Amino acid sequence: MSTSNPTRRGERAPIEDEESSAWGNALPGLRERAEIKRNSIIRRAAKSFNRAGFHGTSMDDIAADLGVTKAALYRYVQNKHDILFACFNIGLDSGFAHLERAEREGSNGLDKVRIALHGYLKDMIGKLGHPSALLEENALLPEHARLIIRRRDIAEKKFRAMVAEGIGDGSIIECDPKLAVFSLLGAIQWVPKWYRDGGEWSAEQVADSLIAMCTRSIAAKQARLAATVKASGASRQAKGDAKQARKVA
Amino acid sequence: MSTSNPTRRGERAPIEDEESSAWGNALPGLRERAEIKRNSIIRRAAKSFNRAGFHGTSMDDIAADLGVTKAALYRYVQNKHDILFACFNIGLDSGFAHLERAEREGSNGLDKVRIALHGYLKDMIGKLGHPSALLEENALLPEHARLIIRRRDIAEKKFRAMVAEGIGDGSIIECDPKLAVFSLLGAIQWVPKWYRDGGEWSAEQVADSLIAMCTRSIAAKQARLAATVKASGASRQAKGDAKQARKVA
DNA sequence: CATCTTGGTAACCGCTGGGTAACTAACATT
DNA sequence: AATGTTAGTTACCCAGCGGTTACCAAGATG
Repeated sequence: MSTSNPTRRGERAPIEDEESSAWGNALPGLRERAEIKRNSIIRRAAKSFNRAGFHGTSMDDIAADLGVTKAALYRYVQNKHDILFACFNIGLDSGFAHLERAEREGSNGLDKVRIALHGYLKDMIGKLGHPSALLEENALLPEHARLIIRRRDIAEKKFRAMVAEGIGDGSIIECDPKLAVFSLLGAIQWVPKWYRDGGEWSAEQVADSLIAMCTRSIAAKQARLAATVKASGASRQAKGDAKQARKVA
Repeated sequence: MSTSNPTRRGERAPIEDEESSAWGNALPGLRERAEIKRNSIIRRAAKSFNRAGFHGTSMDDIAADLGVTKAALYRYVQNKHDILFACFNIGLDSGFAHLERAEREGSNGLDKVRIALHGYLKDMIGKLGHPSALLEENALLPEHARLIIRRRDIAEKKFRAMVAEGIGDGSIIECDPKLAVFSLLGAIQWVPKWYRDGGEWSAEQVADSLIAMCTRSIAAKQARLAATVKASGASRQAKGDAKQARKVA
């Protein structure tokens, strides 16, 4: 597929990571090279999972996507469920990282929520190439599911605590934190369904605008939306607080 | 499954619709009885599709769910894709119905958006038993996909027009309608993932609270949220407009 | 050059799942 | 009672998929 000539028996077609296509240059160590390939498998698989679903994506599909045969994948992943498990963990890792950063950097409840959401979303559609697929938890093996669900519950609880904190400090409106978190995460998790890589908006733009809109749904004091995307009417002066404007791309 | 004794050859185990379990009473006509069974198949299938995904749900699963064998299903549906196609169309029908109602009844852009979203969501988690599954459009047959995508695009366009109208009449904040619609629909489509039928909240409560929160993300003038769900702190008097309070369960 | 390791390929296996064909019990009609 | 229709069942076919095994080419190493 990736090479033009037809594949003769035994001919090698190395797994290429499109982003680090020149993986031969740096010549990293043995262990690391394997890790890179494993990651590129997972990332590609995640993309397919998001489109066609876990069960709708075959190992052959993933392999063909990488210009390689199915059997080659099994040098880097144990099995199909291993891939899915990894997807979930990557997503959760990102989530936790940004939750903790938000905890440190946020000035109040709302600000923390905003930071966490923004960081997570940017990871998903940006550098990680939306490997979220935090949908389809039912496809997980029971043993994996237990671990994932536990981590996810912890994350959601932290998230809810931030909302509660915001309600306490007056930055977030009176509401049910649980429902609020569901609502916010819904808008986020939906993004991979409509976001296209080379499309109309950059990852940064989408993250900024969407998060602004989302947080607005629970903010106590309302700012006008920063005009990051298609600033049509543009520019009556904002009379709300100016905090929103900090991260315009 | 549904009957206690083991199935002997030829023994009949009629497809029972749990809601209209006494379908034998009313004795509707031939055509209608078949239609009822077809619908109950589709609704059950939709539930499974939402949990396990289209490819993760087998015809055997659906049949077993109804206490019947796989082959029996094929009297009422052409094939598996027929079921999925029906799911999408039911969801879209609901969407269009509420969009049109909103167009008639809404007093301004924001109000129309609110009415449409609320009606749609209530259908999804209420009487229709979330047959949405408007995720997984990739599982559709190409021929079906064309039709569905076209309808969905029309619906989205109508929706966007409402948002634009709201921006024009001052009820909705300056924003990109396309992005706004994506954000709103995300929160809605996500609901089947966490909503449980016998759970903490009623369908009505969820619909009310969630829609209130969602519309708040784009509303120009902010109301406090009506205290439909877990009104913890409850009741400082609302100083915003009171329109929000009309539909408290 | 002989050999080991690495990273692939082709071919195959067993099972699952969509869909069909042959058959049969219950009911309706005459 | 004889017959046709309806609504199921059992048994089967076959393609596709997850996963494995035997094999092979290229580079590193001695």
